[in-house]
Amino acid sequence: MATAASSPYTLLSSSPMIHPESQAMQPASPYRGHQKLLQSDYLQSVQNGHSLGHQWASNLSEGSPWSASMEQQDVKPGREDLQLGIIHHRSPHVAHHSPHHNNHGNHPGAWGTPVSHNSSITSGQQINIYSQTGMHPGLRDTLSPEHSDLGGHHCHDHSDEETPTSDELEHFAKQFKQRRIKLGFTQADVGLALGTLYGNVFSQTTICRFEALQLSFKNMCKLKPLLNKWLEEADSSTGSSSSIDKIAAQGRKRKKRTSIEVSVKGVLETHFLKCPKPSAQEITSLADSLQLEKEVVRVWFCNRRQKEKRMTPPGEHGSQRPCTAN
DNA sequence: ATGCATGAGCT
DNA sequence: GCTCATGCATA
Repeated sequence: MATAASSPYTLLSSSPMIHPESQAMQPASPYRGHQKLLQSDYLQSVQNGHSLGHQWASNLSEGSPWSASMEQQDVKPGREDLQLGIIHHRSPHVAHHSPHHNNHGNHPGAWGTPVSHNSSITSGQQINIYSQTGMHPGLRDTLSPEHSDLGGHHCHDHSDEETPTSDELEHFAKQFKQRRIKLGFTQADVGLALGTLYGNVFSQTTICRFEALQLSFKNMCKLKPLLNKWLEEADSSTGSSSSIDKIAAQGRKRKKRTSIEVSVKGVLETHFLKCPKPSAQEITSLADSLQLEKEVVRVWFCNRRQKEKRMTPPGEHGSQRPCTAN
């Protein structure tokens, strides 16, 4: 009866001044040579005093995306009444692009890493699949997606079905974005269209990240067919009006975005480089030192790890350097 | 375009 | 509590 829950997050005005996060714009093509980025990142980690086991290898905590199906992903039904006026007719011509997909040479991609290792990582220990023998993530592996066939009936290379390569995903994402813009659709439109067409609604954020290849490999693979279908539809119905049927946002008491000061971020980053996975005790101490909620710090580390797992660093152009000179 | 946040599922 | 997928809110 008593409205006790006014706002559990009303007191998080820890920030004396609303500080905008310093974010940098990134080029449209973040994939122009990942290896450089990877190396940069790697070097960053190393020059900190220790080589931390890297991210591109640790994304197999639950199995390689190549062999494992995305069954862990749940499709949330609940809304299927939104059938827009777009007619879905299968185009006789499939998107048979891939002008050249000879990437099986030395194109590691960020996610395509069927490295099979036992993830017996315990708290405090970092996995180092690189064996620190001098090989960097750039040419760490060149395995092909098909490693465990169910009987030897796998086809050759075709960018239409099955698990696409990171190269194919990259090209698709690029083409998708171009077509999307050409057709006059926004990322939000696409997200809604996916929902109305196939029942899976996505936000602008997700579409954006897909185009920017900032999702995990598995995630990209899951979204690709959907976006591909939408592309076909939209491409076929050029000129058709898009039914902007938006579902009302749920009234969730989402906590307001906490703005962390740059200085505090610096501290967090330093700690992250030293220990990407601090214990609860560590987090508590850190939070206390930084005068932040423990949850905020914990989430920050979680997000940081995720960020590192993806590639395409937000502002790592390879030319920018936080040097204190001048 | 991205930072912080939520929640499901797994450990 | 972590990972992972995803998104609201915001720069």
